[in-house]
Amino acid sequence: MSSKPVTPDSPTPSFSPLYLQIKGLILQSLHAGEWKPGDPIPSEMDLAARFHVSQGTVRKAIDELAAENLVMRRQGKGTFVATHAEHHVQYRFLKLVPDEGTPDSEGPAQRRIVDCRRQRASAEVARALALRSGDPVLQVRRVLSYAGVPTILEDLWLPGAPFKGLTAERLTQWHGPMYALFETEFGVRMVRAEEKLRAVVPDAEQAALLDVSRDTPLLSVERVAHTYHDTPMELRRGLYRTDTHHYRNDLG
Amino acid sequence: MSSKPVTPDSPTPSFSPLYLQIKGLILQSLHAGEWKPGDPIPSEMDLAARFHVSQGTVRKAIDELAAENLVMRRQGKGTFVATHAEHHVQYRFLKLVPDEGTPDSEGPAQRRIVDCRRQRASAEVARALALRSGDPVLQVRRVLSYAGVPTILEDLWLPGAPFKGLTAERLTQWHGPMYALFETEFGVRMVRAEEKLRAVVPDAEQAALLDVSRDTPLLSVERVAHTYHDTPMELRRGLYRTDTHHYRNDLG
DNA sequence: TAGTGGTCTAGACCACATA
DNA sequence: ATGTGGTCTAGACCACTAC
Repeated sequence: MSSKPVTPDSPTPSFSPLYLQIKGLILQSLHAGEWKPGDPIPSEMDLAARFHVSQGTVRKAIDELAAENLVMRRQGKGTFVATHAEHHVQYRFLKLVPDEGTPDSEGPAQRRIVDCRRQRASAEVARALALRSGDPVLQVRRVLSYAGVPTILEDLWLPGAPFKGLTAERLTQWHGPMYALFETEFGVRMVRAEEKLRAVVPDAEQAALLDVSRDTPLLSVERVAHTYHDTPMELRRGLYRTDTHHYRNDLG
Repeated sequence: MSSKPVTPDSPTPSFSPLYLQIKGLILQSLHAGEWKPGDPIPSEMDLAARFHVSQGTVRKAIDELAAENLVMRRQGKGTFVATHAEHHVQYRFLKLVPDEGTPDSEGPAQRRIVDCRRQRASAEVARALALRSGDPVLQVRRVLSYAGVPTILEDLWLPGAPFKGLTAERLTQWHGPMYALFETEFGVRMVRAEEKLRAVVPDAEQAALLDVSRDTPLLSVERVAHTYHDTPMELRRGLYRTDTHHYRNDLG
């Protein structure tokens, strides 16, 4: 190599291996939208030349990104920006599966938008989305049904700015994972999420929407979904009926 | 290298890269108990010599084992067989955390063995544990409390043979994760588990043990834990109170 | 045929732990 | 000082895909 790698052997305050620095640079390009979801990123050789490191170092950086589901490798073809629209990984974040039969990878058979309105963030919503109280947010309520049976009631809060232009119509017309809509229409890619689960009983309105009695125990799933750099971009509260379905979790 | 690697370039029916074959061999040694939980496995150089491959190939095999939490690397010291007794990863499989305060890594403050008996496997238990109906199993029921509040009611079923000699006394006297007891006393290391979560209401006995009313919604967690080679070794049904705690899950 | 990612090797050097 | 795992490189060859 004629030129030095990204960081010369200068005394860095906090040491970071080369491949992690490369990973960070690739992450930046992903975040900046240099390559769109579904697109191929440059080949390992190209990236190696661009960053003035060896192909093996780029490989290790991409290995980690692939392990975190940020990119997807396909032998002989290239490395691609991961997307929620991929048939392979559709509904990655939905862990409710039917007790019997196939895992139902097609997703909910029927969706109904109950409500969709712009409003100001409550203190609680603001905290979850790293906004200030009163900032504009979009609230959505919808019901998902399997085989005609209402099974999931979801309330969503989205920050207003990135999702400007999202309406009930857009949501109704869209078929496929909502996170795929966010990617293609708003450039927001959800990368990671954390959920808090509780057993609860519904209030009157919730019970009516799910067609259950008020003493039916339901699974409450509160999710905060993040885009790149751990920026929270969605708060979602789900109420799941678990009489015919269950929440499946694998512990490694 | 003077001698050939594990498998010569013969036409294998199903192709498997060298490092995966090495991984399989290391797995076999782990399963056979050649190295006990907490012990160091041979160095990468030693394993490379033993299997007649390069150190880099061994490294890739160990990388995968480390990613699956089967071994743990410690720079400068060596690679160690993972264990549930490690302070660092204690209670890996327990995802119930308090709503407020620290994640409480110390585990439940108080445990009480309610019942512990040998009996014959029902059809359902037999199916989960890959036994035959009527095979001997050990059933345990216990209550875990935080700050004096009964929070978790657990029913466990264990295959009789591997756990011969396990009694209520042994369980009561043991302090620390139950899975650590299984490792040190019975040589059974739990490697992976899958859980099915539902919202339920307790029966009279369950309600009494958890000190809640019969209409309190509870989180039901049915877990099947596996040892090496995906052999199921435990069926566990937990009932979690979620008024002060919640089940935390991270989606990658 | 050419280009991609996947495997395997060999050697150098770094960071960390222990004696 | 020695041995461990961690990083980085360079080059060879294999497997898959597309043209």
